Amino acid sequence: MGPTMPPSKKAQSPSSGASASQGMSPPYRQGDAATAASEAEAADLSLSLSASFSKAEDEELTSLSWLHESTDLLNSFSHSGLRSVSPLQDPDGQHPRSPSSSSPSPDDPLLGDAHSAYDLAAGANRKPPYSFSCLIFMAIEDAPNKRLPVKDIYGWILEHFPYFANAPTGWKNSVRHNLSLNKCFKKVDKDRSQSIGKGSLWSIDPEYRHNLIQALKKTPYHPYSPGLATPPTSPPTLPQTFHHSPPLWSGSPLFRKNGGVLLQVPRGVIQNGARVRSQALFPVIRPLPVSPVGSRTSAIRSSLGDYLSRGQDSPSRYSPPPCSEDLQDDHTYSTAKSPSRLCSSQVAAPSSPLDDDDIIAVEIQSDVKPEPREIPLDSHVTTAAATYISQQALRGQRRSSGAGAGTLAGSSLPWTKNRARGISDTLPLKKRRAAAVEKPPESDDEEMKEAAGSLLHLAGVRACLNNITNRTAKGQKEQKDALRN
DNA sequence: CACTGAGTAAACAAGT
DNA sequence: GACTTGTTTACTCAGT
Repeated sequence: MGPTMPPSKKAQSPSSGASASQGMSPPYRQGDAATAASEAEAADLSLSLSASFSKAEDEELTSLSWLHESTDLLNSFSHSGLRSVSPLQDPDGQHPRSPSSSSPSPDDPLLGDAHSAYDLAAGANRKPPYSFSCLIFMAIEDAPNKRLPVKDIYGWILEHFPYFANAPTGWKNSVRHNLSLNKCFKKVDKDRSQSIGKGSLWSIDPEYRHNLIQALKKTPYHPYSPGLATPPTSPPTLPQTFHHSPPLWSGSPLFRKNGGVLLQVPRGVIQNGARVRSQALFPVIRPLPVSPVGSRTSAIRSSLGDYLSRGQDSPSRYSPPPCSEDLQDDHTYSTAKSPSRLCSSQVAAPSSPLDDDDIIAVEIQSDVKPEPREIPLDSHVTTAAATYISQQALRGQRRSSGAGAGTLAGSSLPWTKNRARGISDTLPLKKRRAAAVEKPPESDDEEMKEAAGSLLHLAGVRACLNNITNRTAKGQKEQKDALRN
């Protein structure tokens, strides 16, 4: 221990961390595995979803049970060529595309990009899409006693992520740096009966465990994560997704349990979803948030069941949940990086949810300026998805109106030991909210938002760039007229 | 432009 | 003395 270590380092109150956990993972992309999914399969998504949710809920995937469920989940990942788009970390350099990857098809640039990103042979050369905090967290969580010495943390990382075997040794320094810096990790008094040599055992601070779980969950890891389908010409800025879901990439146990259907999205979905995201209309295509929380899966299933029971011909009857003021309060892993967030209290859908362009209009009625948008959707789960979309837009509006910088809306890693700040510093959103309006409880709302988001993701967000841009103004006018009538 | 998160490098001290 | 562990600082970069 350094002589200059401030005594407050380990003794800092974790209060701030409980309220404003941070986004930890830079945007990452990963390879595409489900390349051959058919449209017909996508059509069955909703049905499969229902079963998936049932399974998830029945199994009550609490906490990181999904992580423990199968270590080959991580192995699959580490060998699957999932790649980072972080210019700093991606061994490919600043361009997210691997030089070894094949060029995207001219006819299908987005999918081609997705395909090329998936390099099964490059796993050991790809940095895992987890921050060191997440890696450490997973390592410790994977330990029987939930505590590990640094050496074993190294070993776990090396075991599961061969990338580090050949990586510069600095990553160990980074691990130690994270352990020391991150309040989520705390040293455990070494049991003298244990001869682990020098050093301490590291464990997860229970008070921050949730933060780490959230950070881990939000890591976009599966082939349809936002970063994946980024067209080569799109800017490198990838809005961060905040998933409250276990990894549903191809190695995910949950994925396998459901025959892989969860990730099987038609090609068009990928393409257009990315297109939408590149337009900052759909900042994210969220992985299916099969949440560890049973209530959340219930909410998802409920919303889906609602839709299924109504049929596709009446999506407009779907009653979206009341919008929330801010999603960032409850789960601090906000999607603050998402450029557009919406909160809708009403979703107006066309009589036919699947018109030629699969476009629906979303109208936002909230305390913020309505911003009707035409949301291209791929499938019939349009209303729930539209709800999510609108919520995203509202978020964006709120964010733009308040606390500046993006990730986590200015909250600054409250779990970071020597960066802990006061509440006023870590919760700018709360401050804004307090200054704005009192808001209703949003726990249930959160569930529904995530449900909507997952439905959106699973349905596959199909966006037509031109349609969006060209129809926005028109849609606004039409919706205003409709309201008047 | 300022701020933040994350990664990295480096220095240093202490323990083994 | 070499190595490991732990802490801290400083810096860069991406994103907003």
